[in-house]
Amino acid sequence: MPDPVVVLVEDEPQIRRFLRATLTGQGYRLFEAGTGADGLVEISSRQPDVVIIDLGLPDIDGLEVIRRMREWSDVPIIVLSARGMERDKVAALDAGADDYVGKPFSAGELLARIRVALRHTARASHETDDATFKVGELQVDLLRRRVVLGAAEVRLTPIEYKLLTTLVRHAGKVVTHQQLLRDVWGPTHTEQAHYVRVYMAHLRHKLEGDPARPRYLLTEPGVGYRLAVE
Amino acid sequence: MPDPVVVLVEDEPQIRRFLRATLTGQGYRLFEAGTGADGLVEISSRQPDVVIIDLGLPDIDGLEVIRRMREWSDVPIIVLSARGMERDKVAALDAGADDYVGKPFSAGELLARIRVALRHTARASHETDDATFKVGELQVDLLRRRVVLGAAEVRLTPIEYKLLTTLVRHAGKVVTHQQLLRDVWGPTHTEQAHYVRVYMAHLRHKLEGDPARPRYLLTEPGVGYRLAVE
DNA sequence: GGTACCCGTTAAGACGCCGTCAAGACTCCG
DNA sequence: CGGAGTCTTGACGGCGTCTTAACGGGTACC
Repeated sequence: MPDPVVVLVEDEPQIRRFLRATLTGQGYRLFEAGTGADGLVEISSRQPDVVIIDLGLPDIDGLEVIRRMREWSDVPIIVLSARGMERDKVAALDAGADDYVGKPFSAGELLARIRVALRHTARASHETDDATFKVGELQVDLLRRRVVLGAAEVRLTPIEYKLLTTLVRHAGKVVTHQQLLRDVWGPTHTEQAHYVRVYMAHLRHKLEGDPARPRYLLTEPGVGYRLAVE
Repeated sequence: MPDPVVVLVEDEPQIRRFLRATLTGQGYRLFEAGTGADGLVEISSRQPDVVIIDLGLPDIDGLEVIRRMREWSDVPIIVLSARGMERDKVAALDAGADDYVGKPFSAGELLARIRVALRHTARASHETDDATFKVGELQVDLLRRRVVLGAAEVRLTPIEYKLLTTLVRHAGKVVTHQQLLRDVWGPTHTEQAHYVRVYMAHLRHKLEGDPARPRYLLTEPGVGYRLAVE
């Protein structure tokens, strides 16, 4: 995952310096705007993962910026404000903000609330994308727990499936016998290396056209196995 | 849209009275628990739209309740706490909470933050939720609580219906025995895998033309069950 | 060329899971 | 208070899966 992008809309130079140091130090890519108008431009062009906005801007009122933003974007908005009155908070949250942090604020809390916002978008995008692995005729759908070879679905037993997904999660790289035994059978069975051989035979029988000349499930002699990536 | 359901986990009677008045006055359906253990039971059985939880509970630590909840639910969690230290906030938010309101709190702000949480779930469910599920001859209308097979309506008992809707909500994906037991019978019955088998037989008897060769309610040996999507 | 090791294959028995039936306990309603 | 419907719990047979063992082939090293 690339570094999350944050747009900060804030006019006070002190706070901008402080947040610039804090956020870039945490690995965020930061873009800044000093006015509401600039903020809207930045947000629409940068497509950030989170927006942090001060309510007291020199040009447009912060609430108005939020409302306009909500006409075309669902990006999480965290409001940063010196106005601590209840009606300010309610107004901001009802205008479309997702969170409200009063000034003075602590860096740790703000960072935690940013993580919450990122979690939300991660979850939202997680549901739509399908987490399927493909190579040649073979497809492994981790979300639906389905394995398809060509056009036909392949039925796998729990251990066969676990073994295959362990390889999928490290596709292209070698996975050692010990690692496979630990992930599939648990940490108490790390000596029975022949388990892996037996089930690798089962898997090849179900997935490989010619089990003697495997195309997907490759042996790395003396080390373990590897799932081909192309 | 029916009234949103809120579960409140709080041991102080004063605050419970106050929130009961506030929330029911706003049209929320409120269910309360005084301990963390009761809270987990309430949440899994009521399937609320929002959870409000106090960190200082008499039995389990509030953070632990949040962590356990996050193993099987994505419901928005708003923490209500007298502890106002930064590290408390960060710990709660990183444990899986979505918001943190310090005591003493204002009713207006809490209500606004509840609205934010509801907005999130509304947006998330907007994409997937069709309210009626169809596959082959089978139709499940979640809003009207009706199940139709071909032309005839099928009468289901509460547990049968709950079991079916749990599968419907994950249609196409495998639902594990544990997940079914937790959603239908509550988190205290996650060992009796037997229940699921008995009721799956009942459901098949009512929904499948040939219960021995199920078309909709498919078994995933060793894992759980899956509702066919096509 | 022998030997030891690693790998692949096959088969058989043990075991656990699944589906089914049925009896008793419970709840809700008349 | 009685009855119908529903839920819980137990027992059992069948079948698929897992475990385990034995054997044969390949390969590297002595």
